[in-house]
Amino acid sequence: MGIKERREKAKDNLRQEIFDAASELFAKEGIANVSMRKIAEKIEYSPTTIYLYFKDKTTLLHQICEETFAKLAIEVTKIREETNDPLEILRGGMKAYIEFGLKHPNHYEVVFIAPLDSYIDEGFEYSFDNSMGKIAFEKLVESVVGCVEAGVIKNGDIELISQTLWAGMHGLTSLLIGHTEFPFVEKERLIESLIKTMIKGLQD
Amino acid sequence: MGIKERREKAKDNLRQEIFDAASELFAKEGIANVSMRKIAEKIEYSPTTIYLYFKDKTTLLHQICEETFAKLAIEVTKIREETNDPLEILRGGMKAYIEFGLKHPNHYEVVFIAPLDSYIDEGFEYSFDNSMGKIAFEKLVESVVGCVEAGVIKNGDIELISQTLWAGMHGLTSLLIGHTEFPFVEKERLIESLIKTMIKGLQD
DNA sequence: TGATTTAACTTAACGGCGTTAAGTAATTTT
DNA sequence: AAAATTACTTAACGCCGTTAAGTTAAATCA
Repeated sequence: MGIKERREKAKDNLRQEIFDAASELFAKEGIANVSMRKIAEKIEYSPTTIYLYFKDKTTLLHQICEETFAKLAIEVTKIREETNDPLEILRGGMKAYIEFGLKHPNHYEVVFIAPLDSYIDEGFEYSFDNSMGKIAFEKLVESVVGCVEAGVIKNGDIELISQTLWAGMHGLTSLLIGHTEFPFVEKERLIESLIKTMIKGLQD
Repeated sequence: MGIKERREKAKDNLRQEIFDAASELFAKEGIANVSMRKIAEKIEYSPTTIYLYFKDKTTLLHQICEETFAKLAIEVTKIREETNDPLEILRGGMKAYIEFGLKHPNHYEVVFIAPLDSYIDEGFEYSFDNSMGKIAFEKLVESVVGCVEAGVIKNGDIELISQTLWAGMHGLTSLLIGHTEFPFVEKERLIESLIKTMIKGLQD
């Protein structure tokens, strides 16, 4: 069945071509400036061809983001190779999260900022379960557990603590990405300040 | 010049009619589901009439949001009437901010979540200066100053502290508004946790 | 080998959008 | 009475995501 295989590979190739073209356009121009028609033009196929490989625009964008966020999950765990200090692991993970968002603002936007109405209403079944975002969040939870077990942050509801930390990280990340009109103090100081403040707030 | 006045009043009336219709649609359906055409249909004028009273959709939406956020600035200062404890004022202001966002999710979205590309690129000159959002932020800064002067949070860069707090508040608000797919712990506990953690983190 | 099915892709179209240009009808001014 | 202004509309432009109905070439089957 060599022929069928070759066929399927060719199909995969075009799928990948679409994926890559969309990914590049998207990262470069942002969600608002990418249309199915532009993606099609870039790969020199008709717009409808895309629908043979991806259900719709939302699905395509989310798959692109999932790929990117798989890298976040990896990045966040890398810190464990550098230190065993649970507090340093937590701190490093938070920093990695924020910097990852700043490095991939358009991906961060689609997954964590945009989806107020955009995706929910029109029957798009995005489950945080099964998503790379969830895996990344679980890494955060693990870091929190590590800190609690080591006694470096005070005991309490792990979920509550993790979500509190996530809220802080997300707030800073999304503000820095989206609100260039605001006169923020130096980015690095702000990141430091948020991480430091929150972790200190969790110690006793 | 009674005639001209009457004319101008009539014009103001239609302007207000548009404003109110848009406001209601917007608060009810969210930004993604409001179009100029729908607003026009609601007031029973042609879509182009709106452009005689508002420059474009973005401007209209922002004016609606400004009106709403004027109320936030008021709400945030109300706490001062209830207590003189600077820490309570800060805490209360933070709580008011978050709850205001949850009460007006669509307005919060336009001003503080959406504008990644939406408004910046196409020559929309939104200055945070002159905005109600800025006034509300200044109230936060005042509360921080009050706490530092009373010695209840440790001395430091006021802007840095205020922006750190804002980031945390914004993060929680925007996550609670936009991410219904995530299994958050009880909302009230989460709000309490964030406020408590951040303020504790600022004390020494 | 010739007929038929299937796969891969395109053209045309639908119904939406924000916005602008040109037109109309009524009112006001001269 | 004529000219100018005001308040509005109709028609259109160029986008958008998406679907239905072809089309063409290759693969399968008789």
